[in-house]
Amino acid sequence: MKKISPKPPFNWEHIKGFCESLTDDEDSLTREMVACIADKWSLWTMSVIAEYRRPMRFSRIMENVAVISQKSLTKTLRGLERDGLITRKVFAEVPPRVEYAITPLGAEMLNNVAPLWLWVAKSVHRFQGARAAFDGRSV
Amino acid sequence: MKKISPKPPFNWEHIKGFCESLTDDEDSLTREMVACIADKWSLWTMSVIAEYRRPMRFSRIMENVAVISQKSLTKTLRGLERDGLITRKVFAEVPPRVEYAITPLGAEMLNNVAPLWLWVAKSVHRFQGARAAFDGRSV
DNA sequence: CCGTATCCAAGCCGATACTG
DNA sequence: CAGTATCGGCTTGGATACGG
Repeated sequence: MKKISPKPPFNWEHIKGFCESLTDDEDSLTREMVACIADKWSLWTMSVIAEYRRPMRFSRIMENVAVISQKSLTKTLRGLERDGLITRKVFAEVPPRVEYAITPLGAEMLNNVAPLWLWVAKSVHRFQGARAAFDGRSV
Repeated sequence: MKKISPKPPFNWEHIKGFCESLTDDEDSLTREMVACIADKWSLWTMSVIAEYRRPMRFSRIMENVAVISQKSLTKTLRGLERDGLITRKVFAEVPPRVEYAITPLGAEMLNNVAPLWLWVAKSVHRFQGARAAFDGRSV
């Protein structure tokens, strides 16, 4: 696969061309993985695990992902494990112990999301302004 | 073995620091805008309008965003307009005409999403592999 | 042509209770 | 400790009908 310039200009035509070379299945999975990024809990959970820098137990993750419910955390973790973004290791002990860790693929994903997130965060005032203008119009 | 980006401009710690300088409102809006990226229709609709390169009518957008329903398209367009990503211009004609166009902010957003999307698309086989391995384990 | 209004089915998510 | 099972409220999105 050809290398692309690491800086702009990334343009939409380029990516579109590449995506059209994917099969329907591949394209579908691509969308699904992008959707995962905006999932309510997935990215947050991943970053918590990644920052911990060592295997992290279920209960400790739960403490750090604010108000997530046990059910949602379980579901989120299973999804991340399935997609190879984290690992899950069960220890046959009493009481049970389960440890989660970020994978290289997961870390790579975080690194690829970071610039976008940063851009959005830095643009937040423009979005606020747009909303204020929009809401103001209908008064 | 694929090489991992040698942590150029961005790392997760950096973004985290920046985000913590945001107010709760700003942080909340940031998350909302990131979520918009993974919305089922938003990004697709934006790219269709952006590629058209000139004002685009409602019905033409609908033709190009595959099987979207009228209701969902209306809702998506309103959201994008509210956030300043597209413009909406109504012409007082019979029959009515409404034209949509991408804004500079919207174009910027597409350019910032492109690298991430491309990375996901190029990594799609690794995700497929992870899923195959995961599903295979439970057989 | 470009919507809005209404109904309905599916799915998410939290709360709670229970298990190995 | 780390889940699973179940229920119920809430949101989402398609289908349809209708309005300006």
